[in-house]
Amino acid sequence: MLSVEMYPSLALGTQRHRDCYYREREAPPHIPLCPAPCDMAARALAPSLLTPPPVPSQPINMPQDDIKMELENASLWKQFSSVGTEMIITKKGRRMFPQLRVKLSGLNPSLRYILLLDIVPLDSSRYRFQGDSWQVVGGAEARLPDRVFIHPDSPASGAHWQSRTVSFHNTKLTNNTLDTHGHIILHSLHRYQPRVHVVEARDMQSWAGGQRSFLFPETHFLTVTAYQNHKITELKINSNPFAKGFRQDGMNNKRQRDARQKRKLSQVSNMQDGESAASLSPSVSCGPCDSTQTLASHPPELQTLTLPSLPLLPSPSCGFSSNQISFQETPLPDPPLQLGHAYVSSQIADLTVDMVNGQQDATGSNHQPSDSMIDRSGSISLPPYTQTYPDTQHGSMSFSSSSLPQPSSSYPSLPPPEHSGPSLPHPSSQTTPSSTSDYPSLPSIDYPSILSSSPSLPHTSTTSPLLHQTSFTYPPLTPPSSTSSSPQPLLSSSSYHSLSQQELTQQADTGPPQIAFSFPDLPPSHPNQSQPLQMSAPLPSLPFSLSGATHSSSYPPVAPTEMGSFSQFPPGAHYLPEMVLHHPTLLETSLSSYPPPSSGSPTLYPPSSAPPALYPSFSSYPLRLYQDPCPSYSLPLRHVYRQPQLGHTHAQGSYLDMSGRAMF
DNA sequence: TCAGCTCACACTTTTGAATAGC
DNA sequence: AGCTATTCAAAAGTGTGAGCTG
Repeated sequence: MLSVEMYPSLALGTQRHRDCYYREREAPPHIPLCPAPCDMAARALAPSLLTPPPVPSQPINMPQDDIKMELENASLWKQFSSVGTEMIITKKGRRMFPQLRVKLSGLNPSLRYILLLDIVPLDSSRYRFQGDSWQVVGGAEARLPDRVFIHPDSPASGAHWQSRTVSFHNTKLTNNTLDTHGHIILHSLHRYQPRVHVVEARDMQSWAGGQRSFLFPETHFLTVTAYQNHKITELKINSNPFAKGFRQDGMNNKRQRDARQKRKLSQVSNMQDGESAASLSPSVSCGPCDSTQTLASHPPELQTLTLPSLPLLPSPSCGFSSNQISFQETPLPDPPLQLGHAYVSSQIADLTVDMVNGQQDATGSNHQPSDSMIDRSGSISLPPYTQTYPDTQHGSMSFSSSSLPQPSSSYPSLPPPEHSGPSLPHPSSQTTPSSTSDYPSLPSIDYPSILSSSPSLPHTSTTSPLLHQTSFTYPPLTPPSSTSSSPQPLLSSSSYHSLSQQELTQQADTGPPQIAFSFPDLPPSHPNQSQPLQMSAPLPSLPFSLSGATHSSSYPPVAPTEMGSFSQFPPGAHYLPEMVLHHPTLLETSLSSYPPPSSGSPTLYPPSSAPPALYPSFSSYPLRLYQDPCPSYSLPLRHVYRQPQLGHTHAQGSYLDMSGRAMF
């Protein structure tokens, strides 16, 4: 059985800049604008729990630098993004549409990788559709437990991933905080950004490879329980085959529905009048004729509403059809994959993340559950949740096309929190001014990331030349090479802007621009950055990480390392504790090897001096996933419930769920 | 009163088992 | 007997709109 330890900080979003998602090696001065939950948690923790995880003695192999990911249906996403993508979330779970389908390249065909999808908040605001635009109406609700969708093919060889389109179409979104199906839990009327993570399983014996994380700004969306923008509805109806019935020529369009309703009413009326159904007027009862009639009678302008320019949806068999040979069907030996406490069945369908009740993590930190009863089935008993997120938000910020917030010029000059509102990624506006109109309702987002100038920068976008993918590459285990010999700055929005455009210029002759951001594993600790990060840079975060197996006897022993960890939050935390990244090696690397910022550059963490922590360290739980080749190990519920400590306040407790479902 | 949510509904596609044909 | 193609029903995925809730 393979083992991979995973750092579940995939979903570090806006709040995570508030949360202390870094365990600091030191206790640098830190002046948070407001006491972060993790701050309080950290203060309440025993010092022993704050010890940074040990650095593995073995060197961490570098991931490939040339891993590229392309959003296959980028044009469709862009269409939706230009209007303001809305995703329906339901209690039972709703699929995403457009689907998140990517193509990978640059992987080592012989190595194994796992792919994960998580969805992180874009900001800490709640929205309402007023007029024709989305407006901020308050602060975000408490962060929900993060769940990560592990692609069911995982782990698969690089050749496998590259040979097909990788689709996360089976990912379901729900607003049911008690969901037991492993769907990704989101808040309604909040903005989110999906991210895809590629984790390298270097070989059968070591999972100490790196990982890359990618996000495509055009894939952000607003969660709704019912569509607010009719334009989105039209796009969905005309793009989604399942909604074909609602198209102008469909049997379920409004005209047909009205006709049916009229017939029904007529039938009821006739029945009440003692008339037989056979006496119904033919003009009322001929359904199919209505359709034909409707089509023929449609004025041209109505028929054009079907958006003929929409790209054809690829056939379901494209890349991820069930008839394709799954990686699991290949006679590859089963490497022990240990990804925290999730059980990944060999049947690719069941991933169960389990959490050992407060068991020791690799570092020996013992986290005992304090006040919850958790079993594998997901039943828990936790103290009631009380939301305490302050409604500090900006009452009427709109990111409609007419009121796009302008990106701040630099971190020091970033607006105060009340201006932190919508900050959507705006690739086109930041890369090609001519395409700005494609995102009329999307404010730009500030990526406080390091612009990677390493050779690994993605630079191709074969599917959508107008799409400027922004790839966040997390694990720069070595300092990213700088073409300008200057350190990689933590970009402010303006930096993002200018550099993007610069890259555009530089790449104008070489191909479609594609901006890659490398996420240094640096804590957002710069005091001057803390607020801007909170306000305008919600996305960057640290990915989970992997390390060598620690429990399988068939593999060389690896120094115990604390891997994934759960932050602990005190009662009243603004956000629930989430997956927190603690990758000692990356942390070490980032702290020690990252180039210092050049003067005048946007703030960057100096490498030599321990970066001032934005948040104090905090305790965490380890998370492990196990791959079990025995199908019987597959469990219907695949959750990890984080043990609440220090009186965690969520009704469910704070938990992490990582699940996988069969998609092929 | 109203915004937001839930649910039933009709329609569609997808999936898989059953059947027929070679 | 074995394989392939076709058919059919069930399951699942859609948006809609009425009704419910806080």
